[in-house]
Amino acid sequence: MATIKEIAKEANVSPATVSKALNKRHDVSAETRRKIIEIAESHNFVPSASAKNLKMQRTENIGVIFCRESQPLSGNPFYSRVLEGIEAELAINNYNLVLHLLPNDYHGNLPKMVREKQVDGVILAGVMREDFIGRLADMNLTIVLLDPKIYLENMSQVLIDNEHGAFQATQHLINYGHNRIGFISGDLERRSFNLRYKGYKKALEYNNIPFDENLVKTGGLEKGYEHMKALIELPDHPTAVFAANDINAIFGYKAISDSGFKIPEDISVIGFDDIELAKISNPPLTTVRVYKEEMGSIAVRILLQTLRNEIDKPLTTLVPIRVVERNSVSIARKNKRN
Amino acid sequence: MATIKEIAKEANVSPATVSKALNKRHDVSAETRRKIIEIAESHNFVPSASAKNLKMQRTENIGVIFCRESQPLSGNPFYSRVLEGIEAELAINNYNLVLHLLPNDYHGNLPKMVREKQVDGVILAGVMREDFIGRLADMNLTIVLLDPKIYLENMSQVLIDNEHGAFQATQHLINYGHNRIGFISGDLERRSFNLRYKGYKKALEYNNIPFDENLVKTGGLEKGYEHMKALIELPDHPTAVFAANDINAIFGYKAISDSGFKIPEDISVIGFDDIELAKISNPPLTTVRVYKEEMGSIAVRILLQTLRNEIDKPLTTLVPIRVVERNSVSIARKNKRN
DNA sequence: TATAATTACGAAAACGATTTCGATAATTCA
DNA sequence: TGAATTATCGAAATCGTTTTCGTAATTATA
Repeated sequence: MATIKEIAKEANVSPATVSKALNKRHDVSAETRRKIIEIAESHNFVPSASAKNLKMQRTENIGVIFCRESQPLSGNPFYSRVLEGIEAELAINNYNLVLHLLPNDYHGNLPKMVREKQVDGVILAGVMREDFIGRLADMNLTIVLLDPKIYLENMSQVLIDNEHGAFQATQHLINYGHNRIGFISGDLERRSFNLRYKGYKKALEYNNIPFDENLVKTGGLEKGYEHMKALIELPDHPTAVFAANDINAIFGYKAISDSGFKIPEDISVIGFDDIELAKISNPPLTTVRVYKEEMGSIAVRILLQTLRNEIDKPLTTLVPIRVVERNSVSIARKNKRN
Repeated sequence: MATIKEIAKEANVSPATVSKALNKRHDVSAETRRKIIEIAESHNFVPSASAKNLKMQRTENIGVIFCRESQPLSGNPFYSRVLEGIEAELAINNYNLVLHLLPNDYHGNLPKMVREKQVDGVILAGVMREDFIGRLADMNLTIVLLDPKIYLENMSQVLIDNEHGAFQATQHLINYGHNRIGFISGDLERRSFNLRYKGYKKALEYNNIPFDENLVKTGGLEKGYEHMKALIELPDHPTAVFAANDINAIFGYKAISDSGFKIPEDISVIGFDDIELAKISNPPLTTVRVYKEEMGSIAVRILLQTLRNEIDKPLTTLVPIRVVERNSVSIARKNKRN
């Protein structure tokens, strides 16, 4: 409501001095500063963001672009968590979060916020067309990629430690005595799934367990039911299954119980992601936790640091994971009999 | 990058004319307009939002403030959906979405975006302190409340038709022959739960079914397990339960199966909300669908209309619901035996 | 043909901050 | 004491638009 000019008049100084006082500049006496601050506070004065933006050529807004896949965003609880992490970190740093959601095959106009330069930088998450990212980069915006589904160099990105997570998950099953371990996942074209597949195979190799191609069923994000079914119907079916994402695991649950098997007594299951649902599924799902809020806040920190020129070249961060044990994994049958 | 001044110079006109041409004003000849537009396009010219904001005294940003409860936001899938509805509607209308998340007991500073007037209006959702809302209103911002947990007048709000939804849910169970129907829910202090409770009782009354206080267990958002357990252990336990929210229903599921009962053969369950989880729970949960995206887009439309002065006084909208049948409700036992 | 109305454009003032640079006063130094 | 330095402030330019109002040219009207 109040402007710097009015404050100035009331304090008998010039607008310039008010600006300096409020911005803690050094060339204003302690006395005048005190008076100005007092008056400003009594008027609840807050400098106009628009005016400041125009003059300073920065907005203190950070754009967040999420690409939803075929299913709506809410179908994938990963994003809500990441978003919370981003929001919290931005709020701490006194930045606004401008959110935009895109269908994944989007290739139309750039979002208003970047077209009109209303953001200083953007965080990109989800499946996104490469040319879209390219066009964003052309606007010479600072960009940070969050769990990108494709490989891109020369951009700052924060990645899940997919391979190591998958390794640990598989190792966890092996520790419980399993050696026929199934693998189900979404499409292996996707970087994250591919890396998880790789981690799975590495763990087998590390433990001298022969790799059996029949035990891997992939493709389709919600095909967990079919995949699990196929594994169960195998003559010598696996005693444990590593699902490369929790959604697949949960769908797999249904296939297992439909076949009259029990989890984990007959078949152990371990997931990946640790979505909300994992906790309250029946039985609660043992899975690989991804620190999603952490990913969000890391992305923000990298973004702000590059804006402040504290980082000059692209930075890649690997976010650690860990297995959280619940009740979907038990000791392998044959070992029980020992 | 390019400014209106440079476009003007290249077109041999004044900045004023460029502005007019680009904003489709009438006092510029067809010929000059064509030339200006051509030049502007060749430069990929987009007017600076900051400058426009400053001059126009509006930002084309809408703030969205979500109050998370004890659990993180992502624990409540309601919000993701609503957010998607809001985002989509804002994008269509060429507005930006500025998101802010708050703990529900928040009473500190106003969020930066409203403090610095970077939004033209806000949508508020979740449990929010009344004095906080008051302070927002003091900034004379346009406000729309979305599913407020407390009763407030003199503000535009979009509400779930809780009472009628609960009525329909209960009626649905009655239609399937049930007459001992349990009710479990979160705290009845909460407006929405209270209304659902009311709808439940109305349906009973409408069908001349005596109300039995022993059949209602309330309090605690995730106490579904305990509540359901208590109902089951009743000497003459209900054959059907209306859970006033899906989360409660899902937790209730576990109590039912732990007690050796089957859903829906032994006990039918109907929920409320239709969260993502309802579809993939086992069995899929029959529930009352709340059109969440719709709520979001309605909130936006009301907000924009009041900004355009097409609405002058507070408007309350009741969003319709409907029962979506899945597999958690079946015909009541005793009727089966007929 | 003279006058009135219309059309097309531009100069300049806003919008509300920040910053540079020069002026003055106060202080320090030699 | 005179000169140099420092501290404190303000005038004015600037950021990039929009809008008002005046003017000149053109067209319509009497």
